Amino acid sequence: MKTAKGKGAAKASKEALKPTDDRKVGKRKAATVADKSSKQKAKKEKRAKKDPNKPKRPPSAFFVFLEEFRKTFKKENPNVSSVAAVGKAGGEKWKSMTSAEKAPYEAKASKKKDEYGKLMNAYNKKQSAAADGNAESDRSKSEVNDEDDEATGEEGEEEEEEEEEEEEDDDDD
DNA sequence: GATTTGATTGTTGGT
DNA sequence: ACCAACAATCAAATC
Repeated sequence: MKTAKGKGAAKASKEALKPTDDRKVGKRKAATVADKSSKQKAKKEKRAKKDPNKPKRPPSAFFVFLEEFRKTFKKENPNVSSVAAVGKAGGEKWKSMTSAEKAPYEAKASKKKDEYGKLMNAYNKKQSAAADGNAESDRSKSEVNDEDDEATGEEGEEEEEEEEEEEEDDDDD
């Protein structure tokens, strides 16, 4: 099952979403993707630069399951070390599993998502604080610290020096 | 880079 | 200006 690679055609039918009447918001196709349909979306904005402390996306339920599945698969197939093989086998089994079996994985993924939200919260604060009150270092620090509640009890002290430069790195083709 | 699926983010169009 | 919906990118593991 290829699911159309997910790149060119995404998940395909996403129907079931019924707006009020017939919103048909549109066939806006893609964001002027026409150019680099293969990679990236458009030459518009490149979503963020290199963020030093940007929290990575939490693993989805499937990934959580995969993590465990990898061990199992490798155990039964020590000869196969290809990630592709595990991916296929994992995906196949994943679909074979029922919601009940996926439940624990989803639950874990949900928790990861929760932590991710907290991390993003702190991350956003830093971004705002760094961009806004950068002039006064001590002052901005205090503000950030103040706003930083015991969300996750993070003890990481990240110093944000002046870091405001918009670099537009365009991938070379 | 190959592969898996899910999720989050980003962009755009419409109201 | 905000919401809704779609489209694309990204998350890891190993050779």
